[in-house]
Amino acid sequence: MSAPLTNMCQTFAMTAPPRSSVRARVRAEMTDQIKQTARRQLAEHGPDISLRAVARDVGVVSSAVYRYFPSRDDLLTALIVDAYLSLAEAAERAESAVPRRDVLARWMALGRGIRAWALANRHEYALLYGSPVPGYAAPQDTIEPAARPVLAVMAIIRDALATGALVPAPTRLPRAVREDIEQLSALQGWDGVPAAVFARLMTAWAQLFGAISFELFGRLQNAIVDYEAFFDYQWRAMAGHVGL
Amino acid sequence: MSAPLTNMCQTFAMTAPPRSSVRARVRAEMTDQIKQTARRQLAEHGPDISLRAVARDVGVVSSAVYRYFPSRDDLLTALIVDAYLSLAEAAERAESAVPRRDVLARWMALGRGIRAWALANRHEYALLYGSPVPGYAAPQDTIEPAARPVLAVMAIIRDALATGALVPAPTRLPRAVREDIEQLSALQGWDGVPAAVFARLMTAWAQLFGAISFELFGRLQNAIVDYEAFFDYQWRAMAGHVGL
DNA sequence: GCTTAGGGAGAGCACTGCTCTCGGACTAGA
DNA sequence: TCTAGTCCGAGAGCAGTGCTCTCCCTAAGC
Repeated sequence: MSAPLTNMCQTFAMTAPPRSSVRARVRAEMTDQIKQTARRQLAEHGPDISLRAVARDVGVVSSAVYRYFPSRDDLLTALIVDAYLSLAEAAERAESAVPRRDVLARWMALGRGIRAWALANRHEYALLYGSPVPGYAAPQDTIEPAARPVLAVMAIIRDALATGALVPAPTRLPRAVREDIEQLSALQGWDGVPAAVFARLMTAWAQLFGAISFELFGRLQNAIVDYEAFFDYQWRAMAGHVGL
Repeated sequence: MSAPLTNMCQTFAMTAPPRSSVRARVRAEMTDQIKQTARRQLAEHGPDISLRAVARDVGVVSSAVYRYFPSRDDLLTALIVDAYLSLAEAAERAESAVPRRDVLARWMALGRGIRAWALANRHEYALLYGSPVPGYAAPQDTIEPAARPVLAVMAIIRDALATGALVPAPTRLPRAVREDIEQLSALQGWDGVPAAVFARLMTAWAQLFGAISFELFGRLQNAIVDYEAFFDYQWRAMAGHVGL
C-alpha cells in the first residue's frame, strides 16, 4: 500500500526500504506467507506444526524455509509474537467500544475480549498461556508483546483511580509482597497505582487466565454448561476483588 | 491379594496374582519399569518423551514397548493418571498435617502442598494443567483421578460449614450460573454446600492454578522475586473470597 | 559485463511412532 | 510328559520429522 518503489533504473525513491527493494519485498512476502501457512496449520492440526508440511503447503522444498527461519522454534517464536499482538489488539478493540467513564464495563469488556480471542484462537492461546514449548525459553522478542494486554488492564485501573471510581482500601500487604510490587511498579513506570491495588490486580489477572485455561483445556467439561455466564460471573467477582 | 491361586504343582501360595502368576508379575514389573523410565525422561528432558528412548533406557527394542502400551499416547495417559494420584496424595498429606479445627490453616496447607508438588514436578504439572497434548482427548481413565484434588478442598469447605467457621453470605448468583452449580452439586453428591460458596470456590480454584501456571511457566519472571510469599498472599486472598 | 550474494532444489543424516513378521520361551490342558 | 497355544522380545521396514550441505540459477551491485 504505502510501499514505495525503488525500481532500480530509477534514481529516486520515497520512504525507501533499506537496500535492494524488490528482493526485500519478495523476501518479506515469502516470510509472511510462511507464517500465515504455519498459523493455518496451527489452527487446523494443533500445536505440532511440521516445518516440512508448511513448506509443502507453500509450494517449496523444506530446506528453502530455512532461508527465512533458522529453525522451527524461530518460526514458532514469530507466531507467538504475532499472537500476542493479535490478542492485545482484540482486547483493546473490545475495551475501547465502551464509554470511557464506565470503568466496570471497560473491565468486563476487556476480559470478555480476551476470552473471545482465546476461544477463536485456541491453539494460539495454548501457545501463549499453556505449557511452554519444549526446547525453548521465551526469547526477548516475546516479552514486550506479552506485556501489551497487561498494559490495557492497567490503563483501566489508572483511570478508575483518577476518576475516583476506585478508592483503594488501606490494606496491609506482607512485607515481601509489598517489596516486590513496589519494585515492579517503580520499574515499569506504573507508579500511582497503590501496591495493594496492584497486588489484587495481579491476583485477578491470574484468575482470568486460570479460568480461560480451565474452560479451553476441558477442565470444566461435564461441570459447566453456560461457560460464558460462568466466566462473566468470575470476572465480575474479580472486579469486586480489586475494588471496582 | 484376594485372588485365588492357580499355581500348578503347588497347592498353596500366598498373595497369588490371578491366573498365571510369574508371567503376570513379570509383566507388571515391566510395565512399571517402562512407566518409571518414561517419568524420569519426562522430568529430565521435558514433555517430548520418545518411546524409542524409553525403550533404549529400559534395555529393550522399541517394538517391545508396544506389548505393554498400544501407543505413545497410552503411555502418556498412564503417566497422567499416576501424576494426578501423586498430586492428590501430596496435597492430602500436606493438608492432613494441620489440626482439623483450623480450616484456614488447612486451606493454606492444601494450596501450598499443590504448589510444592507442582514445583517439584514441573513437567508433570504441565502435562496435567498446561495445554492438552496434541492428539488426544483426555480419556475416561483420567477424569476420576483429576477430581481427587477437588475432593480435598471440598472436604475443607464442608468442615468449615459444619463447624460454623464459614457462614455463607446470602449472595445473588446469575440464573445460568446458579443452575449449573446446582446441577453440579446435586450430581456429585456435594449437596450441603450452598451454590454461592460453590461458585466462589470454583473461582478460587481457577485462580490457584492460574497463579501456579504463571509462576511455573515463567510469566512472573522479572516481576516477582519472592514467589512463595506472593503465592501465599494470593491464596489467602482467595480464602477470604470464599468466606474463610 | 563481471562478481557476488540470495535462495530454491535435492540428497542425506539421524531421529521419531508404529507395523509386521519371526522365533524362542513360557503356560495350560491332555 | 507331551502338545497346542499364548506371550513377548528382536529385527526389518515404512513414512514421517528437523536440520545440514552441496549444487546451481538468478538477481543485485560495482
